[in-house]
Amino acid sequence: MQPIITILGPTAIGKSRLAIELAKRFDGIIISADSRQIYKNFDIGSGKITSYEMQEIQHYMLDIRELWQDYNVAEFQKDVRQIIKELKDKKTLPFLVGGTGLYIESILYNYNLPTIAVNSSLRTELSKLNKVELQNKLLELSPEHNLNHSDWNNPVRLIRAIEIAQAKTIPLISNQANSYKPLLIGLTTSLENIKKNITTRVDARLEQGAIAEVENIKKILANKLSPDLTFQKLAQFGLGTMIINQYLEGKINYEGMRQQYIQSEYKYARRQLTWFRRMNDINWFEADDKNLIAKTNLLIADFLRLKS
RNA sequence: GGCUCCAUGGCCGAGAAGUUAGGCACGGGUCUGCAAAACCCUCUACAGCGGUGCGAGUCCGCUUGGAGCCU
Repeated sequence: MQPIITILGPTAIGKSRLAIELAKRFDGIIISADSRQIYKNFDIGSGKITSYEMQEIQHYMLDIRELWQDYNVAEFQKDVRQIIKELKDKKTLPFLVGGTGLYIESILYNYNLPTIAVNSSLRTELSKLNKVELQNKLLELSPEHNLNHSDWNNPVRLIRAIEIAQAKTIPLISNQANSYKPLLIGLTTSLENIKKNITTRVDARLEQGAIAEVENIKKILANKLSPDLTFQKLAQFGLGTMIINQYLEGKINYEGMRQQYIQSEYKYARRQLTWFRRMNDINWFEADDKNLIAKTNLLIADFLRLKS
């Protein structure tokens, strides 16, 4: 079975740095599991590492889409499976590194995603309906839907459920069971440290030109999309982008923008932790541990020996 | 020294006698094709003391703290 090392954790905790060090030691390559870093021209804001920082380690799943294009889990799953498949004979060790829990699980837990693809015209139509209308429509099409209380109130999930129900065909499952043997390494630290790291990182981003980057993103999007879609797309790149945009439009001052940016990143980190908490096969490490590299190195060595 | 106004939970903010406003933040959670998204749950406060009411953030008095005006 193909071993695959996963490094996950909340934002700004040092996943990339650790991944590079370990990849160097194990003849590895890095597959990014980050839903934003797939976009070109969104570098500073998404925390993408520079080619200098990559230190010759091959990276995949970065810059694979233009800003105006869409992407989703199903595509991610397909793309990553393909990458790993092609590696197999090369004897290299893949490191799946990132903070997008859904994307990571889709690979490691072998998600069986329905074959029903996104129907954008249907989505546009459904997005005009309010929550109750969506709920009624779903009940009509699929009386015994399995949405939980939280999702039942979530327009995004309701629309997807309707999309599946609407397809009428029996949702075939694309079950190409992969045969990966995963090892999960999780990086964590106290909430205070996370907050501190995020503050440092946000300040660094602002210094490196995060604001100019958002201006550029707006320009690129506006060139390709309608004003409406441009705004929608901009929102998709995360709160940080929206907050900087508000600053650019003069709606908030610099310090207010900075504070909100930090706060939104922190909230994101909390949500990531909530997600990872339920994955119970993670080997957790303290991010500040001086022996982090040695310890994880040992864990991987044992894991690989065990595997063969 | 005199007069006037204000004082609500971490923050913003409604409420002028009779359920718990609400928003944001914090904390917890959901998650199988937008996931840095979207959604769910949770936090019961009225500056202090006394009084009048069956009943007081809501009326009266005093105290404390803040804002303004006057000599």
